[in-house]
Amino acid sequence: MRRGFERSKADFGADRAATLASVAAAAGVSRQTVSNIFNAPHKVQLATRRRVEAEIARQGYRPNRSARSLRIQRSGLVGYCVKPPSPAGDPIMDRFVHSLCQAAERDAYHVLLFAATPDGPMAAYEHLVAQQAVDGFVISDTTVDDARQEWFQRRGVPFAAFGRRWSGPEIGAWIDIDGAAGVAAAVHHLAELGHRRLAFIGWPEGSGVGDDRCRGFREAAVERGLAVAGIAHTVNHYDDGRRAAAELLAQADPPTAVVCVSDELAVGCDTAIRDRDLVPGRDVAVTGFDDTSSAALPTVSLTSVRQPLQEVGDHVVRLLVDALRDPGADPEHVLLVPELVVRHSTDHPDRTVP
Amino acid sequence: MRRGFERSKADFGADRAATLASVAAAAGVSRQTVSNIFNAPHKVQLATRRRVEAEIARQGYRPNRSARSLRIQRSGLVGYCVKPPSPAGDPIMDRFVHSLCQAAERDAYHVLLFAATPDGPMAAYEHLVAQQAVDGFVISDTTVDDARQEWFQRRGVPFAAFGRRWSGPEIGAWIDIDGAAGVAAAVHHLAELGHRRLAFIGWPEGSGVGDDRCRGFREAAVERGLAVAGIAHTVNHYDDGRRAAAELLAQADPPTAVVCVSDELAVGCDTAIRDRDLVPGRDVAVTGFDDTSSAALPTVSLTSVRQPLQEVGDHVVRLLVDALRDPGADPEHVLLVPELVVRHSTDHPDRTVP
DNA sequence: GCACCGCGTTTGAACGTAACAACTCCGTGT
DNA sequence: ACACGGAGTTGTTACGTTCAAACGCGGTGC
Repeated sequence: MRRGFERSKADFGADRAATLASVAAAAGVSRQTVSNIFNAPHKVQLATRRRVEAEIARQGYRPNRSARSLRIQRSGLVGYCVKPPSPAGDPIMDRFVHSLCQAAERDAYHVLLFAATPDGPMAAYEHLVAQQAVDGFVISDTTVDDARQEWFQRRGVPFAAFGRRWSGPEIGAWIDIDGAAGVAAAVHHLAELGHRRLAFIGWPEGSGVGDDRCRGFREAAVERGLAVAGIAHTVNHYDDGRRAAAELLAQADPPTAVVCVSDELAVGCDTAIRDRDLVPGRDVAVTGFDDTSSAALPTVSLTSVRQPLQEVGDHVVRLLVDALRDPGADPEHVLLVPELVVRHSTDHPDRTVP
Repeated sequence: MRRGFERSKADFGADRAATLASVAAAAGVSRQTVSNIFNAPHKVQLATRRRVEAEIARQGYRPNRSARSLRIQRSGLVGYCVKPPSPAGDPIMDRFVHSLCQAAERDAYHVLLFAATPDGPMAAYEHLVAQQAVDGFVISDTTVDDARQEWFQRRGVPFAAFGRRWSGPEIGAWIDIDGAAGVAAAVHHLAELGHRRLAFIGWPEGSGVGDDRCRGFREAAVERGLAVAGIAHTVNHYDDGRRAAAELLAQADPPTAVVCVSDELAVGCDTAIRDRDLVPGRDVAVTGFDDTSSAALPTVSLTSVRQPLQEVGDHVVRLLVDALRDPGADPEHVLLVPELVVRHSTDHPDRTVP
């Protein structure tokens, strides 16, 4: 049966999409040869290859993804769960997601995005695993006592995390930003400007990321021999940052610089400084974390720690691809040092700091 | 590591995942019966169903997604292209993406996320279409002379847009925010506060969204019989907003309120007002658009127009699903009126506005 | 008694791809 | 002349699902 002839000229584009068979028939070769063009080009003679490639181009053929996935038992998809948006918005989500997509595509993967469902935090993951819809997951925002890694391990599901494991034994590969180092960079910067008395505004204790950044502050202060004028812990709202800073600045011996665990709190601190008719950067320095758009506003002009999210995306995909290739290999852990973006909130103080 | 043992009994496949066949064999029925449990439960007798369902639960079986897709010729995936992050960050991306995922999942779809590739804006779309990796696309940020809709139509690719069609004939369904109405709401609000002389700071002409919002300003001003003290067009940067506002305020007969096309520009305008030792909200009112985190900062406290992104996600998915169900149907167009979030930047002025 | 019906179920055949083994062809060495 | 090997091709099977058709079966009408 000369299927090839029926197609070749007119019909294949009419409604049905090109397939391995339609290309093979039109090029006068077998399906396997066309398949080899994609999966083992070296097995095909150059002349044949040219001919088939021309036909592939003519029909605009690409291997059907479902069929291929079914055959090779891999979907080529990486799952990533988006967290519900907070009222304040997420300053790093868009950058991370974009870099994740880009990196994934470099390894011929795509990102399957999903949201958490009402019925339990793992339900959506479970669903996708059972359906074999994804080859693995990327997770972010790991928390203390995060249950996900253990769950993945128990099920034998490959994954890679943006965010280290804050408690329990190490499970799986992760990449993280060295928040402590980022905050320490801010402290060193302040020390070099001559500041000798610092305070820190952090998140409530127990948050992994927050505690890490706080530790970075303490250690750097000790290393530099700086006095600590107070460490506050508060939820991540502007108002709370303002309140906490007001208290710190009202002390008998107030700090000349305040290091904050986030831009949100730092902007609150900035306001508290102005509330006392002081000038942020000149009278009291402030630093934040994440280099959000608010920090970049010239009226705020906040020195902040910027996470290299492009690289995070590259790494997290690499870690996942490694795990997919060799499930038995030792999981790698990567810690990236973020960059301090210096702005006016840490100008060189006019007056001499004691 | 004896993975098999972790599963319930040990038999149905120490390693392999559950399949239709494995469930059927264990339950003593044919594959089709198991299939019917999922796709046509009414065709299965209650007793049989109970038995099969028990076995499904025991094995944790879910239909394999690739196999199902291959058979029914639908992937159950919706493609969405993430745009590269701008330095200022995207204020609405995280909210939109999350609502997109949630809405898609309600219709048993998932979102396949991808980034634009270096080789042309349509290359990534083309790739996914040829692979039959997605059933359709959601696009956003439609522009004047957007080539995507026409391309989709030519290829017969279902899609739905967040963002109307700004030029050429209508193609496909869209949902959009009525930017003109949003800006008009700001104008009406200002008029009610007693303002009689307004200015507008917009984007460079030709941008669709920007022109629409500008039109909303003009028309509302006419409707209210308000004087227009100037209309500026500038790129979306804080500094440019500040500069444009400075010029407007330096006029002989300056506006008492400035409506801005974005929060970014509005914050710049806010600064320009303070530069003249005036108080935003009391002396000169300002409004923005998008209700970004910067706008919500109490030091800025910007009245702004908030887009109902949750609803946008719901609608755009509905439109796409409609297009998938009935490709011939008339595409629907939805225009949502956004909500004005009133803050201190439009406080009631102390002095009487002439 | 037999054709017919509807219901619940089973059977065989796709969907489009890739792995595998078997085969053809051609040049080479003895 | 003929076995040999390697490059390249072909037929067959399987991946897991759904669709269409067919089946068995008890009940109904004539």
